[in-house]
Amino acid sequence: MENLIPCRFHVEVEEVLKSEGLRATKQRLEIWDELSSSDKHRDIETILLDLQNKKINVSRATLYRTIDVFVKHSLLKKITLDSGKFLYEHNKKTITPKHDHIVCEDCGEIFEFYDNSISSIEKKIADDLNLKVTKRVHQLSGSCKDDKCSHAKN
Amino acid sequence: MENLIPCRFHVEVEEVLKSEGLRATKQRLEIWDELSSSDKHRDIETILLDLQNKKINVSRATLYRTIDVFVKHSLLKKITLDSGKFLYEHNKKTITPKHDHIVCEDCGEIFEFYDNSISSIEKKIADDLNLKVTKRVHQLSGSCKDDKCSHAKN
DNA sequence: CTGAGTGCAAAAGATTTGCAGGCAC
DNA sequence: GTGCCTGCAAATCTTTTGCACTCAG
Repeated sequence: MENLIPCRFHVEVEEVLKSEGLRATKQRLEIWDELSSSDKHRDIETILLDLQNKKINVSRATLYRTIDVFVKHSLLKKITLDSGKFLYEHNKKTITPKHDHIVCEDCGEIFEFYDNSISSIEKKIADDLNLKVTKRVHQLSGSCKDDKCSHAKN
Repeated sequence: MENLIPCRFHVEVEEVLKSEGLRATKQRLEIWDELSSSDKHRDIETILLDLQNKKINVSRATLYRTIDVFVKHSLLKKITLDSGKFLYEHNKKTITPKHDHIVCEDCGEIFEFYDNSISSIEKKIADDLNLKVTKRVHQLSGSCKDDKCSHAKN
């Protein structure tokens, strides 16, 4: 663990791990460093590759196990695609407080959006059923109105 | 096919099949009869069991293949759960034109809701990105505010 | 008739699990 | 030291595919 680059987010992760009675292992912190260092939306396979490219070896099983914990504690946001695949993004609340996603079908780009009145409407719907919203998914897909897609693919 | 109970929805299904260059086989119509006869939200496994209980034998492979076609043509609505599992419900437009879902975490009951202003907001968000909404998912989960869940589980 | 459709079983993917060895505390 | 954690490989689970036989048109 002494080789890890100090990271201001380790404190938060370590608290989450402790709260679950889990140890702050090298692998868990390395996974968090990787995930928190990018705003990309990635699937398990891509995250694993990105780790390997940095010569960080973490097994697939450990990655699955660790990501579950992070999602449970909202360190990560899990995006469920219509295909049943999952993408993950870190959830630094200070940067993008709360948002949903819209995917461009043409270029695959994922944009984030947030609208306050949608939350109000959702709350009202739940209230009418005597429910308190605990989880929400709101995802859109769209096709580009131009002949050729105008979103720059980097 | 002569043993099939006549069903007013067969016309629509046969049109969809024809439009895809597919034949109106016994299996495809039986699957549609089963799906259109209930308002339940079911996964593949449950649908298969429900068919078997009615002594209708359709292979899992055929069910998957057929459901894909129905979803593509909006005869069925596919609900993607957070776990990555899928549920299907028939899409009789004349009954519930367009709706989303909210699941009670306590009893598993799925309620439908629809709010017109959400559509408007979605449209605006897409417009701003030069996108036309082609697909949308909006699902909520909630916990019951009562001590014990007040939704009757049938 | 004849090619599209079906059932079966095998394959493919994604995720989970059991277990022996390793490491955080 | 001790028991939690990891990596590996095997097991699971869901969905897809190849192929020989069947049937709708």
